Amino acid sequence: MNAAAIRRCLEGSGLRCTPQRYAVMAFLAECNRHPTAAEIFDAVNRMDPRSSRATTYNNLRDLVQAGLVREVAVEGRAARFDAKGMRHHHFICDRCGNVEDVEWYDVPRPASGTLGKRILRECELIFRGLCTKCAPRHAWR
Amino acid sequence: MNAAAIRRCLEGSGLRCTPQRYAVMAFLAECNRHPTAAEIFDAVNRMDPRSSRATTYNNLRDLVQAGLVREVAVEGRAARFDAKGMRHHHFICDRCGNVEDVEWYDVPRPASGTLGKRILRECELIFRGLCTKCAPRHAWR
DNA sequence: TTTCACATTAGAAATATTCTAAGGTCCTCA
DNA sequence: TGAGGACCTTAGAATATTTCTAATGTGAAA
Repeated sequence: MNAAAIRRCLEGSGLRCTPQRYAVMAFLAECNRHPTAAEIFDAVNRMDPRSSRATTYNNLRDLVQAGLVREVAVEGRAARFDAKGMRHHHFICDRCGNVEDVEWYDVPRPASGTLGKRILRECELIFRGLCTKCAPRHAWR
Repeated sequence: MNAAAIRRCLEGSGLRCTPQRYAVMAFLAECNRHPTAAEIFDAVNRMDPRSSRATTYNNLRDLVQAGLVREVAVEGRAARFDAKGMRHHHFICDRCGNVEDVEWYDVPRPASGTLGKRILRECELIFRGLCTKCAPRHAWR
């Protein structure tokens, strides 16, 4: 996602394209891990040491609300974030806790009646097991 | 899950069945919401006002590690917990954030190659949308 | 140039979770 | 029966994460 696209995203959502917001979006766009707010702040702060932790938190909240960034549903102490690029599922390692992207595929919708009167918007998969670093070699098949 | 079953679970996992652990397990077994650690502590503390917040946190961590309790993968500030009863999926409301159980059904495994060399243990679904309280009435179909 | 709405800042405050040292509990063993 | 030891709890301190607040900054529009 290049600079112009980031700007269009932000302004299309009614948010100003400030240097601080741009830095958060740019970092998330090229980060294929799922960083915590502290990691995002550290990265943004290295680029501009005057930037404030509160601004990074404020911007993350605004970007999530605007639908430009998504908070990843993982366990653990700190929230983790993901750029809203291509849709994908997640794989969470039982041992090291690492969260990895898995390419999207549509999941069959549940039988009618299962969700009752709820309105379904999205159906995300969370895979759990051992990642390639933690899986014993001989177990692969 | 009755008292004897709770005791068997705990001792089968190498953990003593202390009154504090029993209280956490009993609360989660009959709680069909997904309480935070603070909510669990409040409930346990109402039953025994001497019980300590650190004990509840310690016990939750131990119970999760022993596989008797699961931390629910949700966004937001505080961790939420679930008794490891029948397997189920979760529905998270976009508007109110409520987390509800959805009956389990097996999800088709991803195409071979999608997960590479990872070892899959479980595949959980997270549904998102509007819960029955937040969905407009006319939208139901 | 002024105004105004939105944004940032720095540090305080609140919330959530973990740490620590001391003491408690309960079972085993002599 | 009492000692010992492993595990557990406690209370408050400490740390980590997130939000709040009042003051200031920014930039586009008038």
